[in-house]
Amino acid sequence: MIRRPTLAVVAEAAGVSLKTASRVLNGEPNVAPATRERVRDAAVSLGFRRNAVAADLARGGFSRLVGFITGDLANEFYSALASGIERELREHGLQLLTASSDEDPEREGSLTGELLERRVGALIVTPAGADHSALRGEIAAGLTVVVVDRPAAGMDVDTVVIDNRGGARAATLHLLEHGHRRIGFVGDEPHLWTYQERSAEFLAVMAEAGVPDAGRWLRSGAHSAAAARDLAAELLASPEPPTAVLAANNRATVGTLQALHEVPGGDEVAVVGFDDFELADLLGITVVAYDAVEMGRRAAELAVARSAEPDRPVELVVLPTRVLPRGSGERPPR
Amino acid sequence: MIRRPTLAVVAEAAGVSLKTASRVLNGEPNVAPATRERVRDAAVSLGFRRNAVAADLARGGFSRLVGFITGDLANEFYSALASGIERELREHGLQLLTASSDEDPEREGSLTGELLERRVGALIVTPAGADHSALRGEIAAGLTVVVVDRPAAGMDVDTVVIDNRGGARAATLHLLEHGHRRIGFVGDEPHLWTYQERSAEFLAVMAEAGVPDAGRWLRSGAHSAAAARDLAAELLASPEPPTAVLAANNRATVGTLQALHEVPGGDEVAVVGFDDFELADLLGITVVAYDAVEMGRRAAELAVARSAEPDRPVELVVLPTRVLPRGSGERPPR
DNA sequence: TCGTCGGCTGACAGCGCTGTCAAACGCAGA
DNA sequence: TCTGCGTTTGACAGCGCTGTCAGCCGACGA
Repeated sequence: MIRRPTLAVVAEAAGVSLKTASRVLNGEPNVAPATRERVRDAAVSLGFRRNAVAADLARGGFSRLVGFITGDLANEFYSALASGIERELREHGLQLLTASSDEDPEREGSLTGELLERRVGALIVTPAGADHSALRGEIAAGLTVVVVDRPAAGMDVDTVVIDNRGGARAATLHLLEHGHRRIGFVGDEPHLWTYQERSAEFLAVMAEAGVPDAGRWLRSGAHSAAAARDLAAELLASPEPPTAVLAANNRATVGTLQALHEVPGGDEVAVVGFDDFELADLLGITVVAYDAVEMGRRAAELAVARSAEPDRPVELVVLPTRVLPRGSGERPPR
Repeated sequence: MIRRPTLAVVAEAAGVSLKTASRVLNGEPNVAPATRERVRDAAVSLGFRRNAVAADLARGGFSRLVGFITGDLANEFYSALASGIERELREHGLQLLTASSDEDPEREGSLTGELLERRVGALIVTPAGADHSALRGEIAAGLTVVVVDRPAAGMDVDTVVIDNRGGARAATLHLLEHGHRRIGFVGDEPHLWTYQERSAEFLAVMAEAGVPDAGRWLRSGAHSAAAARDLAAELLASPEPPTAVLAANNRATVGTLQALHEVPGGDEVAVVGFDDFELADLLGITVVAYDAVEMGRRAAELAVARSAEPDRPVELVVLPTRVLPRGSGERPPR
């Protein structure tokens, strides 16, 4: 284990007290320029590096760290979030401590504990489970928590989500306007809030359009591309197959495309996907897009704001979505 | 700022000394079962949470944190790395502190500084620049550093890379075997080590195959998909256009596909991409694949091993690559 | 000349925890 | 009963830093 010179060593080398050295290295005022320089020189020549751990402790035990508990870092959506968060935190001199829950509520709990032991100043979470009792206690105790992507049921915390309803409505209308009536819906796990929002709005729009039994084309469970593929295949093989599919997340879109690829005439089926992805452009896939990096940025912004002002009113940020027509969503019904 | 009960409070509530409470909460031996229970109860009922910051300081100033400095968290390759690292660290009770350098050497330097101030036990880096003088000093001082994806020039540290040469060779041979002679190469920025390795091997294999002037189809600068697209378009518009393209990274592949999409007859050009990506399957793109998550895992493993045993010999881990034929690379020359 | 004020500096007491070391205790064998 | 040993417990001194507060100095106005 590497051993570094302490402030005391620097102070002694510069011939000043510990406190004066501390002042210089923290850029505090009221130090004579000559002294300042002497301390700086000593610090540099000794290879001094301040110990942020000790500094945080002395300052009151709180670190300049913000924890981010995410579903799965390898998923492009979460990493976009992390990227936005990190960038914003940096502006405020804060650092990001990430941890993946693998969408496992139990693990989410233990990670929360670890981050709290690390005395993070705030926690940004994409809630995996429905039970946030542990978190609730912390919030009551004054911890800054921001949830992102999905609201945490029954908790009064700052939240950043996208306009799931609006996106689902726009996508459904888009397909209806292109003449489709039999529209399939391939969605995520039913317990996920985003699924519920998107599917509910889909059904509502369909009903408004005079297609009351749209529920028979509604499928859920597409948490992986493979699952989505099976669901879509089953949908297309039904007696009255849809002429269009609304895939409710990026996995679902990929799986649906795979299924369509394998079914004869599958390339005539219209597709709109929720969530943009890099190659959607190339593939000509019409999607409901939004800015995931911005989502992370806003979450971090809220975390910073609440830390500074704990009594500010709780905020709900809803980011807009928009339909990006690229061809697959504009195909007419067969 | 949330205020938590300290160990001293727990100890008092349980009627024991600070040290005994500490022993219980750290699972140390030699505490009477009854005492143990009393302390546990007190801790739970008070909502005690140990302060890892203070504990680390008391133990010698080192945190159980490992820093990871990456090019861009939003890039699917880096997030796969991060995911693998995180998983492995967790096994050892360590936490991941991530930071993005945006491939900026200067920022890499300042991030390194911040992480060191945080007293990370080890640093995992994908080196952005060529100058690692700052890092070199730290390594000399005993800091554990592992570099991943690209070696750090002139530094004797544990390294995890993939077999770039082997992958490039296999990809080039694959195209040659399918009858191509005029093979284009769309590569990343020339200063990147991965570019140099891949392009050099490409040229070597071409020369061995009796195509000595393959350099005229070699292009570099495809750091973004847009840049790659322009390069590929220019290549295809040349008087003697290639009948196949080897795209040397995932951005390059995407850009090349875009370019081919726009050129008449572009879909007859064979393509092999370096780096697998999710939709490559769906698009039928032949790629040189490898396991980025495993890469991260191995890097973390090395970091842990070296921290435990600083004098172990420096290791170079080279992960294998393999060609995944999916159609685009098997098209014959026109 | 003296008093006052602002700039500069340092002594000291923690922050919350752990390592060290010594004391206290209980129980076995002599 | 006394000695010896292992178990259990606690006092105390830090880890490296910052906040508080007091002291020192020269400059300035009266």
